[in-house]
Amino acid sequence: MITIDPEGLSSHFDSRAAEERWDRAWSQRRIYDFDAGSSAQAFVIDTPPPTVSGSLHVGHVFSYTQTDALARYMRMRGRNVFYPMGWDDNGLPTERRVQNYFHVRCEPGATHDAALELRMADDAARKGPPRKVSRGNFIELCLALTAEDEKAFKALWRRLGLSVDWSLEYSTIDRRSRRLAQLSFLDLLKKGHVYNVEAPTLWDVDFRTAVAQAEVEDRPVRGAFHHVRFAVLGGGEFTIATTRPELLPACVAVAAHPGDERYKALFGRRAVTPLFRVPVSIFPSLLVDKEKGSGILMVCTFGDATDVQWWREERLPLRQVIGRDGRLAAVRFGSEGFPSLDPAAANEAYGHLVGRTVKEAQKAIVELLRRPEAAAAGAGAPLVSEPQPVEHAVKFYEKGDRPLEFITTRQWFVRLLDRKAELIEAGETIQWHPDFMRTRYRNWTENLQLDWCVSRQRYFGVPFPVWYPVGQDGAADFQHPIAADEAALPVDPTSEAPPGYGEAQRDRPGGFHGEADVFDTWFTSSLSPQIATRWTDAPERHRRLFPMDLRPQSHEIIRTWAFYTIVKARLHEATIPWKHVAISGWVLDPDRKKMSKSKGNVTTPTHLLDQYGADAVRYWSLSARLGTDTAFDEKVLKVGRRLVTKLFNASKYVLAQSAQAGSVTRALDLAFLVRLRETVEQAGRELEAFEYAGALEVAERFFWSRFTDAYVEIVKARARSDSDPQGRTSAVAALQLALGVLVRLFAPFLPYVTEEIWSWGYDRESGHASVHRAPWPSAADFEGLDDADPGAFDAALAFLEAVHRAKSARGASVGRHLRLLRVACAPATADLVAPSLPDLLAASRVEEHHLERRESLSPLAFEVVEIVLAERPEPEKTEA
RNA sequence: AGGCGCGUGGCUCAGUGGUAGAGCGCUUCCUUGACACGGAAGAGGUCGGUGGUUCAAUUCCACCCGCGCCUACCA
Repeated sequence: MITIDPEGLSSHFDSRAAEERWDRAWSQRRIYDFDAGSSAQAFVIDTPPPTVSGSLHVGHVFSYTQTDALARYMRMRGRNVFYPMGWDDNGLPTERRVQNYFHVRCEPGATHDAALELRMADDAARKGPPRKVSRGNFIELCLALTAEDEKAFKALWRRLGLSVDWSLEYSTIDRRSRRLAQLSFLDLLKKGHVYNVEAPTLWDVDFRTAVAQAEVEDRPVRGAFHHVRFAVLGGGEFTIATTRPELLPACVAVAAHPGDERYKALFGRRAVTPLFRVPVSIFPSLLVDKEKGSGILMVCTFGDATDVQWWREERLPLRQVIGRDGRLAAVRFGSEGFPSLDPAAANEAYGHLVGRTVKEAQKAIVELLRRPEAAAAGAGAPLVSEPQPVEHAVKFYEKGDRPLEFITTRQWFVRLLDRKAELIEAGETIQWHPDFMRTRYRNWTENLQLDWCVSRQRYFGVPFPVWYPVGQDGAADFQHPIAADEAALPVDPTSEAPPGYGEAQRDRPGGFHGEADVFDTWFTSSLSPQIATRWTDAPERHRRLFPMDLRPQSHEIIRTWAFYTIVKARLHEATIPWKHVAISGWVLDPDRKKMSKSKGNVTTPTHLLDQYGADAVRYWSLSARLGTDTAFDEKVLKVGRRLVTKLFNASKYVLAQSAQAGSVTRALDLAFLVRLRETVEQAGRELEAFEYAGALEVAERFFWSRFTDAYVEIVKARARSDSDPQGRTSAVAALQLALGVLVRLFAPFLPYVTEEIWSWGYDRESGHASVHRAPWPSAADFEGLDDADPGAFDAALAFLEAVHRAKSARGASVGRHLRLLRVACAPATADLVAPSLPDLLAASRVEEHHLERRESLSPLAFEVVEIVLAERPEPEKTEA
């Protein structure tokens, strides 16, 4: 038996002190470490490496806590839990943050500054243009800043009590991850899954990089239809409708629906663009919508994805006028590729556009189109009416500010379109929680339009481990890349020479050209399972841990992170990366809007931790079910804190009771334990299905309404009885057994307060120094219970409730003494309640009682027939 | 426009083929020796709408309405 002296304990749990103490103790005792030598079944978690872009918000706390509860449960179930943590530090979010923080821009040609200061830019520095720094310096700044950010994340994770094995920490830019990502690329290259090609690609003009389909989002944008008159060669005219008049110089054809009577006669003839006087073909296409605009449209290189398709299928010429910087490039009409019937006029018009951004060019060209002199044969201005405002969806890079353009560049792709079926099949093999999330995966995969563009024209990322031979003509041969030597990885082709070459041969005829691009960050983070399990570095370990058990993540990155991870596992090892995916919901602000930095509605977690304690914050996180978006509600935190306090106080009370050693013998105590056992089983079932919220609810309901409000009150008198030593032993033994079970039941959810309580004696008694290494409650805890009838407990509850109701109806307090109590119930119920009667009468403060047996009453129903309140003792007047 | 999810007391959310649940909030009462961050009692809902299946529907089916998300939609 455990006996504590509650005198030294406050009435409230000091969460702050406990968090510091236990975090230190856990880390010193390494209780969350994966045991590589253990033969126990592993439970392997593919923890999401958070993007360390600087700011934390409650959304982070939310989903990571949910995973932690499952990890803790599995650990208590005896699984050898593999729970790593990574940091996703490479990529655009970091670059953008570094640019702002230090007020710099990367300029690959800039000279390297060996003594670059790592200091936040001050206001004075921000007034000037951003400082240009070399690629090497820029990467240094990225590394320095992310190191700081990672510290903040790590501190939060530890305070939250995430039971991560910190010896498994990695970052997606560290040496091992770079090596692995390059290895992944070389493997795909060897197997023919990647290719590079010069083709129109989705391009962000601000970041000046290609992006992948998965990173594209539609945004509604206000635009306008411009109705522009085109002449037909040999006579005639028609009016096209376009929202992008600035692309008129890039017009390469005109198309209409083949069944459209208005334009049928035009097919096969040639149109002449206004202003630039370029003859273009007119062709029929089923893709044209007769109802939209004027039913006839111009095809440009490139206005949208359909333009790209027409350009390919109709073998149209290429007139790329928008440059990588989003400005109209210098082109000359009348020269190669830009024919014109009137080059002088065309170049005059184009002079108004060159060097301008798309937006500026649009404004300028509208003015040009209004000029009547631009018209052919005096037919009036080409712009036949005022622009007609419309709202339409435009593709943006999800992190970008200006619409994407299709720009012809050379990029590397991973072939996906020919593997859709097997990728869909892989998704079906994985268990999704909740199950309907698999539909998101399937829909996305079915709708894939493009292979995965994996090259980015950025700096802070993992370089492609390839070079290209340079011919005697000085041109690089991109179709015969020189792969890096696997043993030499990671390599940086911009500063290292390929095998068999010397640095002097860089960019020289007969030499080599180093690939300057870096991987899409998803290319690396989609390898998180391989990084954590050490894939080729430790093949034995990888075999043991892969495929993993669980991937937790949120739903908006199903199309990226989940999808690409499945792709990699498939292409590298023809398998699935994990058996289960648990999809967390979002945290919404109280108005049900998604929390986001840009909206300024973000709640930061630190003050919540200070105010309510980590356990309470966890309680809030764990109250939300998987896949369910949850409005942030501080009330739930208060409820969590109450639960923590209650647990603390109830434990203090229970462990302060003492009795002679012995076992649970009384029917009531046994009956109560049977109900507890059922609760444990139910919570276990919930957790097996990853339903941590259901388990918490079950545990909480039992703890509050069955344990503290009922059982503890009923046996209070007996637990300190001097006249009934056996009864006292039974009560105290049951209380302590129940508390030991309840503490373990709550341990995955409230790790701090449960560990604190455990340390009051359960640690020594059980031989498990930490509750988090103690076994999840099981049959072993309830030995000797056998088929005890829980009815005795139910009857006692019903009895107490009836008395409370009667007291309350008379305005008496629960503690009010009763001179007389006459109660009726069914005979069977009377038999059930009889052994508990002394406990119940003591709890109800009854002096004289009568229990009547009445056949007409239903089971467990108690009717208070007569109740006489005792005189209230005169309160001692101690006026303040 | 298609798909998925949701719509239950004032609020946040569970749940179920057979008299509707919790917490918060509200009302009344109680400072009892673990806990007032506590305890007892109570008020409050035609479970979005309309049909259908069924002895019985909040629960199953169909349609509709509202909200959210995903996908598509740059002429």
